[in-house]
Amino acid sequence: MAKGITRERIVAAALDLLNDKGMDALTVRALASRLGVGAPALYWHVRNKQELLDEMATFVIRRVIEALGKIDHGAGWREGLAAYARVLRAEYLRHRDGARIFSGTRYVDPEVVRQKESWLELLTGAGFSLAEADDALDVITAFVVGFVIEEQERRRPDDDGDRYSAEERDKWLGEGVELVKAAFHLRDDGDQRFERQLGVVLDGLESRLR
Amino acid sequence: MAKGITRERIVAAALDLLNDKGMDALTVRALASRLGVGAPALYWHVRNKQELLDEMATFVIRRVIEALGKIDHGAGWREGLAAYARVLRAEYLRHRDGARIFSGTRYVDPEVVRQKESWLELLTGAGFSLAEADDALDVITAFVVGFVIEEQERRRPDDDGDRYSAEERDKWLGEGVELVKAAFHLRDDGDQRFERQLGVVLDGLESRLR
DNA sequence: CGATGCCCTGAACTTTGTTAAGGTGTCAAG
DNA sequence: CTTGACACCTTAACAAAGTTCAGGGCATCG
Repeated sequence: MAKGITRERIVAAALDLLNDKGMDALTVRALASRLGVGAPALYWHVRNKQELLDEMATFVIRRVIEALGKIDHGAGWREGLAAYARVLRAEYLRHRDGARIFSGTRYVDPEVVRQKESWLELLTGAGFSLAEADDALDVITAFVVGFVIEEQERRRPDDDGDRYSAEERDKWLGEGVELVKAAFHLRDDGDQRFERQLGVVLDGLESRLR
Repeated sequence: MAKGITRERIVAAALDLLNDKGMDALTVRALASRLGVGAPALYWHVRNKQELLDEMATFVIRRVIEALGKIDHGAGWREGLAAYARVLRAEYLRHRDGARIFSGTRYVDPEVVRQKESWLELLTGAGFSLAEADDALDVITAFVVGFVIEEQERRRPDDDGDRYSAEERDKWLGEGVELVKAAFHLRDDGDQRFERQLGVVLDGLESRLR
């Protein structure tokens, strides 16, 4: 275990540990041990655990910003917003319970907010009012956060047995909910569902242009 | 402090405590003390803390179900879905960090899922395909969850000073982000913003009817 | 060589979840 | 009326987790 702890290495190891074992297992001692060091050593680099969690959130949000910066705005507002949504989802999906843990994190970095400028430019340039453009970003963000929270919840390894087999579930549901059962059977997970529902939201925004 | 602890009283007190002091202060001892008993007393009624948290989530979701059941489906699919969204938001807002804590909670109760039947009826009756109807409920849910998470994050008492004063924030942002600043100045909070953004999503759904 | 400052260790304290063992009351059976 | 069983709570205690504190190695710099 190579020595030489640094703030960045701590954050990276913490995110690794989160993915491996989950939030409850993200303990100071476990993290320190993973870094080949005693628990109190971390307190030289970080004030307390809360600050560590903040650093993790900042790290995640910076990755989002970085990825967003690479998006080409030339393909129009709709494709731009779609790319925005995909990036946000992808970055949340990188971390276990990423959406629930890292969404809505308070901005400590001006860069996060400055990032919005180019998006507002894109949208107002496309014909949205400034208020509509601001709303548009919020709506997309809210949708992605909500979507991924649910997505990651479902993906989570089921503690108690699989209620997710088709017949099992039908029996569990009882009688008189035929539409629910039918809907469940044709339900898909993952990317297609995301793209389809994202399309709905984008259509809603598009309707504001007329 | 009246004696006679029951499962329901524990859950109610826990939700109270959550609202008063926040998630971190929701400790077994504090909760027991609020009920006028020792900490181990709670373990007679509840297996462990996780089960208590599950009970809290179940309580919240049951309230949602109950409120949803009272919605009149006669005013059309759009007004129906709007009412659905408002109920969901209102119930999340009742509890501190309600959206982050209680959203995406795994359904332990078939009644939660059976509830969907009437909504699917309403939507398919209005001309949506079954898949579209299923998506519609998901999209609305995701939007509300995302919206309220951000809303409650912003509402949270600010630990460090107010960066939310207008001039303060403008200085903090720096130069070259005029649209961001302008958007911030005309930004509103609360119900109107919710209704407006909800309208966008509903428009998106409406566009699928043609 | 000695001092200074960085980075870490070892021991210990506090809080929190949880368990063990034992009380006190109620209530029904003998 | 006694006895035992059960429900419900108490006190004492443990383990794990966050955190603090005193100090020790080890480099660098004078």
